[in-house]
Amino acid sequence: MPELPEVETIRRELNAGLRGLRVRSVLLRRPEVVTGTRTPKALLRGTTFGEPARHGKQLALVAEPGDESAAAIAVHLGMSGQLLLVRPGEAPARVDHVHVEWILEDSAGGDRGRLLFRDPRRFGGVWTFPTFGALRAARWAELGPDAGAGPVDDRLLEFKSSARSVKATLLDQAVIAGVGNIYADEALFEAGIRPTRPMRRLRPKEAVRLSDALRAVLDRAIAARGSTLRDYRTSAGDQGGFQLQHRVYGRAGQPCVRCGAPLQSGVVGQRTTVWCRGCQK
DNA sequence: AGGATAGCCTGCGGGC
DNA sequence: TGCCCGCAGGCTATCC
Repeated sequence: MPELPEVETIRRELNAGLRGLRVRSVLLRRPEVVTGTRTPKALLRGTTFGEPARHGKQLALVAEPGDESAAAIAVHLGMSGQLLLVRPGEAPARVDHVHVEWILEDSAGGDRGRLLFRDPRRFGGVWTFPTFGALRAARWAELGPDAGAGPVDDRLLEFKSSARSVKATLLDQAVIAGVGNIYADEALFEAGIRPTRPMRRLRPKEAVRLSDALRAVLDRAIAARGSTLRDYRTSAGDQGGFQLQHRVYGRAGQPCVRCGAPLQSGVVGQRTTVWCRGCQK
């Protein structure tokens, strides 16, 4: 499920494999996945890819030179979205649910394969903008600070009078961008904080612990190239490896890795949540 | 303010 | 074997 580590993994791979390639043409197979102008030009036909950008779970494919005035599109992977880089002459693993294809060429006009946006459940999508600056102003301005960009304890303490649970707060992209159900549960376990705890009961020391835990979990997940539960693949089509390191997510009823007691599960912030009653206070 | 609910959509696994 | 049902996850909208 693409959260920050999965999207960052894809961003890095696209930076290595897509940057410098030019869009020869665009095939829009299912137009309704695109919001905004749906012309080939708005979908970057004729431009050369620069370094992709990311904020939280959102990715921006930016044309050279990559500044605020460069052409850009936003891609959100939602639940099941994939951005797959297919080499010339290669066949993608699957061709169903491919909604957009960018046909790629090098500066000499040689075939460099395709980039595919595939999204079976269609919770994701593509948004077109005149410029990267407009994209940031329209789509990223409402997001909180990126969870991977720096400490978030000060940000969390802004909610010190809130009755909302710490889990629901972590999942709110306007508070902190990039955390989803997996990494919220993993970070809360690592920090020893119960997901149901109201924000107003979070002590400053615990906010620091949670910020540190979040950073540590996200770093380890990026190093493992994300978590593949079902749909997530890197742009090379590979699975991530961090699912093997999950301590609580998906482990309801199994023994806590720290104390051995069976892990508790319930619904917190409208999401299935797993925690240890003994280790998380 | 924020909790609850529904909706979007597909695929999978459990139960029968 | 096959059908039905529930559920998974990210996000938005609506109602209370």
